[in-house]
Amino acid sequence: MAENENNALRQRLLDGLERIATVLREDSRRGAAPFGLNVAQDSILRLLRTRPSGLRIRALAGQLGVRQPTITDSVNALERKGLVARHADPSDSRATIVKAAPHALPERARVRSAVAAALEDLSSAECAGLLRTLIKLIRGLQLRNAIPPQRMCVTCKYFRPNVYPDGDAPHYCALVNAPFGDRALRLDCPEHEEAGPAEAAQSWQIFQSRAHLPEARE
Amino acid sequence: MAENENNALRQRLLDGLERIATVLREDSRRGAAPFGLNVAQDSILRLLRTRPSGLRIRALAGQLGVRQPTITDSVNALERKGLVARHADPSDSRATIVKAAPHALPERARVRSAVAAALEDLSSAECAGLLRTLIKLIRGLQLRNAIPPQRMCVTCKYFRPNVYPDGDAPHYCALVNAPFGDRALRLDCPEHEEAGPAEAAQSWQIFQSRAHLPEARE
DNA sequence: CCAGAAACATAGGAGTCCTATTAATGAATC
DNA sequence: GATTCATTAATAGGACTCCTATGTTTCTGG
Repeated sequence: MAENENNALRQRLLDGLERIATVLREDSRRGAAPFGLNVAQDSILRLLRTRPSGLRIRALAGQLGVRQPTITDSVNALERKGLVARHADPSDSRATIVKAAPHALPERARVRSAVAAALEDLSSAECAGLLRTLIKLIRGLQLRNAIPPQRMCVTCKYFRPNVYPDGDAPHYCALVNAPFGDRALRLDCPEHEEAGPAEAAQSWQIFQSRAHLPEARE
Repeated sequence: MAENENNALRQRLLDGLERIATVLREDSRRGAAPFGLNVAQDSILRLLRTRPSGLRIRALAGQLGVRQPTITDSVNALERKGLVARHADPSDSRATIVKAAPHALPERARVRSAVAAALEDLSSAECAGLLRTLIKLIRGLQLRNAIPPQRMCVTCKYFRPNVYPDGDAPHYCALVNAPFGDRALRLDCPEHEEAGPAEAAQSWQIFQSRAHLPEARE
């Protein structure tokens, strides 16, 4: 009974997420079309923008959840358009490293996603709650090996959760030596270094010890 | 400054949602492949399952965020496989109504989505909060005409929010004459009837009057 | 009745995405 | 060092997605 109700609730959440996903995809299509790109190519390019050192074909496939030959196809298309280049990997001559071409890098004026617009309706507290929930979900996916490691604060060796439990900036980054709050938790930090098991267990506390209320001010 | 920080936060939310979307898509691929379907065909079929009276080509395109000829393509593919049938629309002989074939209807044992598994990590309160936030986002998308009308409680003429503000079942459905709580808010109710402006304004109160804390028990 | 709008289908083209396979290299073992 | 096994990517071939542009039919409002 309660079991059924819970399943129904989770099904609803899944449906809701899927509906948002549909819109994101549509927006991506609309945003990429003016540049002669499609959704897959745009995803690759956006991913490469945050990875100046490039990514292997295989890594791209893992990040985007498709098979390797699919990435080969799309990289070929992008290469033809001069938007990416293949480089040899010095450490492994079987591998290919794909980098965005310099002129593909600048952040283009993107068509505003409808989802971005809808996010404006959310209060500061709702945003922070949503971010926490998304991070928890993504971390759950990572733990289940459904996605490759993400470069999030909560899986980073430099992350110290809830060091100052009572302020607005309860967490601490040991790399940059600075406190910060939930709202600043990152999903794709360039300086990320994967935490070991002990640190990971500690980081997990961010989701357990505190109330569900994030800092909400401004 | 605070403006920048807000944009950064919303960008993170967008990134997080997109990451979930990628996984949903991958799961959909995995789940549909054993049946010889791809993502697009699976989406159409899943949509038709909740619409026994069928949908027009155009409506399918709107729901799935693609152009009409794309749907024609996919419906052709599904028709070849005998999973959907085209019917004439009695009220408009230009239109085609697509219905799922009877044997396509039974809920097939679906490959469990990795996102569904990750959702299990969420507490009851987090689930309820996420559902509320998703509903708010989807409603925002609908108001901005980014998506066609959805059949959610919060846009239904029979919905009465916060009638019993202090119990676990604060809302009321005037169609089935029953109270219910946030956790039972629907995204795709078969009995949905779009509310008029006055009722819509009232429904919106669900997002304003109460604290962010949903009922969390069990 | 007629012009314009609307609903689909068709055509043609680029590209996604898959499985299966091949080629080349790396790593481990004898 | 040679052999074997695993890994990386490219290729081939096929079904299909997704688009724009266009044509056909039907509906709707003067």
